[in-house]
Amino acid sequence: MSRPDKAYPCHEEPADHVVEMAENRVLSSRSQTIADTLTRAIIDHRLVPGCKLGERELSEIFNVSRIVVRQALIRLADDGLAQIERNRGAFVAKPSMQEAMEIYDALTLVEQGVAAQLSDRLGPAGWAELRHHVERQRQAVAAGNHALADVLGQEFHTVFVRLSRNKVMQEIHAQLVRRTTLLRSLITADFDYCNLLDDHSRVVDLLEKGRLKQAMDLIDTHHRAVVRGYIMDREVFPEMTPAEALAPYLDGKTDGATVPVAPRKPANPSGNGGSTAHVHVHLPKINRAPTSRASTKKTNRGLPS
Amino acid sequence: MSRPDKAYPCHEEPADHVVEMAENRVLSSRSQTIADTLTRAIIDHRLVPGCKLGERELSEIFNVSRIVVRQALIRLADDGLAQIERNRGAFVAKPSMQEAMEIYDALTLVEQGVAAQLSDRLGPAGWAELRHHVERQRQAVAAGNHALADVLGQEFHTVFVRLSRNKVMQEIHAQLVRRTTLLRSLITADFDYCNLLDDHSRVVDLLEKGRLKQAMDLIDTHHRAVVRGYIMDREVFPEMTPAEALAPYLDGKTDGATVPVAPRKPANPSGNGGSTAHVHVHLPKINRAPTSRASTKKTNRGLPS
DNA sequence: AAATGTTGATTGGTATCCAATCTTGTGATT
DNA sequence: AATCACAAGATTGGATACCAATCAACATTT
Repeated sequence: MSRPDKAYPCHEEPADHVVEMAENRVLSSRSQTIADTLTRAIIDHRLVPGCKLGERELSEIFNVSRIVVRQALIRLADDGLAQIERNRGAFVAKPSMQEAMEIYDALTLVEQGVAAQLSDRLGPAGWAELRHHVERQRQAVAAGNHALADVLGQEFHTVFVRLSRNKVMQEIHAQLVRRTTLLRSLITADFDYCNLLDDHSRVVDLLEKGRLKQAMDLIDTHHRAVVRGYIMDREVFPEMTPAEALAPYLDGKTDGATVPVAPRKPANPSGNGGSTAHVHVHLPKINRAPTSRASTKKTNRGLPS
Repeated sequence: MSRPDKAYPCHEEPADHVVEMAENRVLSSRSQTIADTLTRAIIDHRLVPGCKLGERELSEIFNVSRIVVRQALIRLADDGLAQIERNRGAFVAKPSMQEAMEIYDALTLVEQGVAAQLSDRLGPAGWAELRHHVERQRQAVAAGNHALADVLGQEFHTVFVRLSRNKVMQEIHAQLVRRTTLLRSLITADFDYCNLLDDHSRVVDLLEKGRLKQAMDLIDTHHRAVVRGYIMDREVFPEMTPAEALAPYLDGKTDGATVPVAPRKPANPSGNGGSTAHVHVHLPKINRAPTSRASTKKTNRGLPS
């Protein structure tokens, strides 16, 4: 064992697989796929906070074994999107107001840091990309396309961070964004998009002029404005079973890598209209299918009022 | 069953378990414990990058089933400490130089953001705590206690982030610190501690005076100085089997005498010239003497955990 | 009616088995 | 002899069945 050449099974390759790992923290297949699908469903607000994610139920939905589901749930919990209680099961996370503020503070913090780095390092092409993005959102707002404006408003922050050219940071930021998206299931978003859009534009202006401190203050107030529009005391009621909520993502083959951002189902056989590309939870009331075998029993978990 | 209040299982509890979750995102027991142990072993450099983490082998070491080990490995991979290749297995991550720089950049970014927030919000007690910590490290350096100085130098960053009072951010930062610790298995740390200590002190000074931009620049150059001292082309050879590496962390039995971290003789093989001199692992000060119980019970205070 | 067992359901975990894939070693071919 | 191809072994990913612990709801008793 003291031989340096064959001391112990040591996997070594120069830089090939390292690169591909840097691109994506990929690993297995199914548990990751299922975790991605559940993440998608959560940030699409089809699975609302507090909703129980039973292992058996999910394993039947996805047609996999319970163990694969559990591995996926572990991922979700590590991402802060689910919460696992010992011997009780997994639930979609229901962050407290305190945690919501921490998430937004972390987001503020990250974007302030990105701003600081960009103010030093970003080249003209980067500034142009930011301005272009702001312009696109402005046009969407002008056209009255609220949905698109909303998506672009989110995307601005992602583009902003991507310009740091740091995949590690992008992953951290993406995780925070997912958690903020989860928060929207619990809050009433009621703020002025034009104000936020102006903020984006002004941040770019300030940064390009080197007025870093002011830009960072604006980022802070920007996020504070978002949080201020939030009210956490809203009660959310799951209106669908997980099976129904996840149905749009299971087109035939579970092999499909990742469902696109807008789960548009052109040929959805079952009625279930109105599920396309919804960002907010205004799902139609669904008459409970009497076919669900255990729906009568497992459904009733205390939800007062 | 059409009652809206009992629509579907919705887990709800006011705020109790939320708090405990924020404090501790732990879930099961064994897979988390094993993931923690592996993490500990990796950041202690007992498991070096590239080392294979076979499921069967680990399951025998920990006396658990393979599935539990796999769940732990998934956690490690999500944390960036391991790398899973399909049908090939898990290995301790071997970050590329590119990724190393990204990790340090992310760390810089986070700490710059923290600095920005602290410069606005931190009270006198917070500044005092920072100064006290710097002073402790200064005394350690003066006393020639390099090991303690190193630990304190690490800890400064953790304390710094903790003052933001944001658990989400703390967790992100802790993860980044773990990954930087992993990097030390691949690099030769060869920098001047006094300089870094001065940096800490000056950052506190600048921040308290409101000179945010300068403080952030200093944070940047601070981390760049650390990275500059790094050389990634070193080859690391596992000198222990995972069983040997993990033995000190297993319950009860601690044959402390037989497992020092760097048992490899500095008998630098004269062959090999100097090109890719795979000098033996000159572990910096972290190599504390494996006093029996101290190493058994995870000394979570020593390094950010 | 309140307190207290009892039972069912769900999770955490183990063992065993199987399929797919990767590695390795041997053998045939040029 | 060197190289290529193929087969055997090993390892991972996953499925299934099973057991123990725990929690929740129900039923019983005082």
